[in-house]
Amino acid sequence: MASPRRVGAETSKTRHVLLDGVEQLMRDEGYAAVTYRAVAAKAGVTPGLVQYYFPTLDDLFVAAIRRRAGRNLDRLADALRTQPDRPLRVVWEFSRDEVTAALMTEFTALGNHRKTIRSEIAAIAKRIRKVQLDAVKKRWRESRADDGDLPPDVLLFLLTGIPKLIKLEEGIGVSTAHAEVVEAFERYLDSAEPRPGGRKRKRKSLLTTGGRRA
Amino acid sequence: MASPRRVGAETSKTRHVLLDGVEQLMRDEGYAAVTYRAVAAKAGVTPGLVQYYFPTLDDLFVAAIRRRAGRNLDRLADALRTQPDRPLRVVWEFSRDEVTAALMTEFTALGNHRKTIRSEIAAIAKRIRKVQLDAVKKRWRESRADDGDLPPDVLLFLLTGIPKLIKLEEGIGVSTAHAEVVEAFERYLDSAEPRPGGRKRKRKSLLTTGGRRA
DNA sequence: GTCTATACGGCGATAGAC
DNA sequence: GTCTATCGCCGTATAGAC
Repeated sequence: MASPRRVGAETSKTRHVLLDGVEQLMRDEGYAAVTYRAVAAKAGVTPGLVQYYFPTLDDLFVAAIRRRAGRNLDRLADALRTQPDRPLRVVWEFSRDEVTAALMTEFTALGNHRKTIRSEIAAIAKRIRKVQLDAVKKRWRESRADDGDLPPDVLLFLLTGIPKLIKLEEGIGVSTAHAEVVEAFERYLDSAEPRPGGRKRKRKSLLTTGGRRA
Repeated sequence: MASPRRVGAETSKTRHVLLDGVEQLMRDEGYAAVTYRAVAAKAGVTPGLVQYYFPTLDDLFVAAIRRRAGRNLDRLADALRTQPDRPLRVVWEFSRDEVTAALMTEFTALGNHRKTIRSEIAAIAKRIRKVQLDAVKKRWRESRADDGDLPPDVLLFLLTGIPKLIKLEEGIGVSTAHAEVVEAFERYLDSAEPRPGGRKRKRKSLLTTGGRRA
């Protein structure tokens, strides 16, 4: 894992305050803004104290990832448990959540370049994916699809990936077609998992060829 | 734009050699590995000389982005021109190209955190998107789709976005369902744009609800 | 267990010498 | 055009105070 040096206890209140500052810095200015000095300034402590709790920056990032991932898994499991009849919507909304998506995007970008963090992100991603896939598979088994339907893992890929893509493009100031993409996907979700108050919708396909081929 | 200082000529051979090194560094170790010292060492010159051509690191990145984007646009336009009957495939394969995708992913991540680079990336993205959208729209007009079909801009979003997502996940060591996603999408492409030698395929839908709703 | 002070080398950036 | 000197910020390591 990370550094084998003596560090502050996991239960320390200061530790949590520092991690709060890390998340805020990452959301506001990106991971590059996370420096010992910046985190310390935000919490009103000395840089050395931050380093006492997190001997290297990777330790700091890994701790932030784990705390956030734990909270996300709890939130996801709660939502799937309290809304067992609409797993697709739950996964979709979970992936679209503002704070979570922004942070996980940042962590992913970070993992792309930091070896020690890559495995941490990958482990988290796989755990979340397993919970989501089980839910989507359950729905698939219960309302058997026709031959043209996507297999659960492909559907899940789109369900979680499309919001990520949108976030990614928004990050560089491009937002073309985003509204249309969301609308198209939600139309599909509405037909797959009708809203309680909504009127019934006819079976809907999201992506078909136009026929009329030579 | 960037810095208004005196810099080396655009036609300089040294300049191109330096940009080659930048691309290589970005692909091999990520944008964080691009430092004056690293670029200089790779080209066998002094760091000061690199800084002479590119006064700030942002200047260096912007120059690399522009050179690469110009080449990509040429390549895309060529492919669309020489294969006018399969724009979807051309866009799909273009987005899946190894070197291009890796570099543009890296540039996008960079743009997420550097103000001056963000607008550069956005401008490039919009230019490429326009060329691609025109091609997809043309195909849409020619083989009129049925009501269930996706509008061109949504289709284009998936066409270019899915390879990006796959690259992103590969970057952190996750590759679950990627093969299935590619297969599902290519099955759709095969039916929309039959391969020359391939047998005819029946109309195929990529994403439908399973019917059987309450 | 918590926290501070200090030191080191690498970095981007600037000014200016040849 | 080419290169050096210098500045301030960074991560990191360590020694030690409470």
